[in-house]
Amino acid sequence: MTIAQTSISVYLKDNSKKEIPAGSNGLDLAKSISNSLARKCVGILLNGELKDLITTLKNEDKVELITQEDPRSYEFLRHSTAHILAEAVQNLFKNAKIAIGPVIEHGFYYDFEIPDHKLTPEDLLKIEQEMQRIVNEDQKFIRVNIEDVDKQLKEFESKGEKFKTELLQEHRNENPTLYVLQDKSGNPVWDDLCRGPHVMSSGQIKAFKLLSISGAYWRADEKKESLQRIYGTSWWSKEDLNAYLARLEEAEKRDHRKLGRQLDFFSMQEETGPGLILWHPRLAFMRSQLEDFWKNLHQEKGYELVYTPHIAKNDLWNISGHNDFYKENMFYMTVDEQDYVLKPMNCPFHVLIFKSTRHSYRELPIRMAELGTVYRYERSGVMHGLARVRGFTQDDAHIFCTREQYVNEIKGVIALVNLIYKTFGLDYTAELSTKPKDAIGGNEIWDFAESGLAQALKEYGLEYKLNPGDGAFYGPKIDFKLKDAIGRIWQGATIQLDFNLPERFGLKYTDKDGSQKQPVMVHRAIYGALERFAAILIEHFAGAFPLWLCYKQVAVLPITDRQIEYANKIAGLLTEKNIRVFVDDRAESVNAKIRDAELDKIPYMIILGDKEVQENLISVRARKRGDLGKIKIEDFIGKLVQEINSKQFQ
RNA sequence: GCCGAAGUAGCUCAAUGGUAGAGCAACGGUUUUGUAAACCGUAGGUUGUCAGUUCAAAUCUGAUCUUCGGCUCCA
Repeated sequence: MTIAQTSISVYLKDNSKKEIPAGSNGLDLAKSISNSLARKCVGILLNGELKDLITTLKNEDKVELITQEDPRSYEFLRHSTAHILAEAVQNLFKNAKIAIGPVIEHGFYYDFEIPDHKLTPEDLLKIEQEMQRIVNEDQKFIRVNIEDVDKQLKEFESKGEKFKTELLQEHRNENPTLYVLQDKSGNPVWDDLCRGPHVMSSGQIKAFKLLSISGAYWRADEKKESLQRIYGTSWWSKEDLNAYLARLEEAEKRDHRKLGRQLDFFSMQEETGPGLILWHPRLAFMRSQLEDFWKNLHQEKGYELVYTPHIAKNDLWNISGHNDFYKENMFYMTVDEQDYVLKPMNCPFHVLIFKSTRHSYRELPIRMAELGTVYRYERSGVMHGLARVRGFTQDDAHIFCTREQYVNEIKGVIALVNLIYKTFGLDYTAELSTKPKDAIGGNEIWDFAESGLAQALKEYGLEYKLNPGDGAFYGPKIDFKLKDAIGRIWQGATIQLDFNLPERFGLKYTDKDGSQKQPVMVHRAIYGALERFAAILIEHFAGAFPLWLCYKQVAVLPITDRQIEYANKIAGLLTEKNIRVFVDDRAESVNAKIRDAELDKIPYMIILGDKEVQENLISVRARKRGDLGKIKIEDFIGKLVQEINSKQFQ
């Protein structure tokens, strides 16, 4: 084409066509629609890729304008804030070398090598100030194509930027770009090898905060350089930032380790060793409720409960293959010159139970369930309260079934997962992980297994995310992610197919035609681990459990000593109905008793003064909700029993 | 395991080389109280552990254990 086009047309989000002058960029496009839109725009999605707002558009491009309301806009903001952080650090620490600075959920980080300085929290304040100075200077982000890679490599090398050198070397054939920050007079003040995208200038960064410092490795490889990482967060407004910081604070208040101490739920002590939990009575009671609920449900759903030992001879783990692929996670011991292993999983035992008799197709499916306590060696830095430990109890079950039964069994498990999570008011999402590179088993069996899982999800009507290549080497899986009351995501249930153990143990059943066939084996856990599930529930409910899980359900608070006798009588009536009640007959004011009961997260208080004794009534106060007025004890018991039986939660 | 920080009474925290303190909790007493903290008193510590430097160590050094923030991994 010899005649220059004077206008081009692009397709907008709704697929409508928009004509704009040739040479226009995203910002021009936004302005052509409305000025207020242009002000809110931070970038564009150009043919499916996030790009700078000032990227020049071409004829027939598909363009979606990204405004500050769009969650994808944070990509621009946070990535740009990370650059400002890196510039600030290099301004303050001349020997600092920059590594990478990606966007993460709710924020960003940047890794540095600073040979002559260890960053402290005080440094963060100084760095924030320097960042603010850069923001106030309103430096421009300029995208520059690296035309001469070798020249740029020399440039990085001369500055000692070895990480950037390595990265550029690696991406030299991918049209690498540099982002240069310019001051008001157009002088370059800082640059970083970066694919973008970025906001137009540092002045757009309105609200940020540096949160923490930690260690990291270059390329997450502990053999490589160890780096200092700075985490931060960044938002479009101070209000958003403050709301986020408030959420962090709320999460901190709910931290199960903190509540665990405050409410006397559990402890870990130096004498027991790391990652080993002592369950104190209050949490132990809650656990026993979870266990009873679980056992009853499973028996109802056709599972059979089994018990298996905590240790087994090495031979078992040779057959199962754990000694090959799980060795570094197992605890070993020698007894009578025999090697024993503390079990890291329950499955080999369940397989042995299956194998102990011959099975006909008529007996299948066999669903074997156990609250099995297992021990896994975790590296010393990874333990975290109840959520990551070395000894834990899985709500484990294994289903042995035929290929024909398989989809239906998976559906049954999904339904059970749903039922259990809904009982606690937990939302969840599902993810399907498929065949990894180092998988065992042929394509035929993987296809069968994967399509079966997908079919079960579909037939059950559950949306799921696909994680290609993320399955275990022995089979595909469905993972459930839990979302708690303040929106945090936890690893929840898992359903895994296993082609490995049936093969290794030579599992068989006799089919209709008399032939020997290998059963399909499914592993599944719904709570996951009781320890971690307890942690989730503590944080989900902020320590204030639903009534059926409460060790202390009711506190009876006589106002003076005159009501103690009546209080004991009332408590007796509750105890008769298996309600867990405690009389607070201390010589304290009723206000103090109420305060203590509230802090103790006891759901109901019964307050008894002379009036109640006279009228033969009780005054009820609910945790958080306050005074509920006077009622008859029988009526109150009825309400409690109903609330307990329905497993009601607020 | 690695990088970094921390460990003082049951809990939350103070004490920067010179006799280890407070609040809450506990215990004793007084008070008999109406919907989130009555008052007085008593007791509680080999400062995680072990070694070292020093006339003297909670404080400085080293080792070790544990915890916390990350890396990595997973239930």
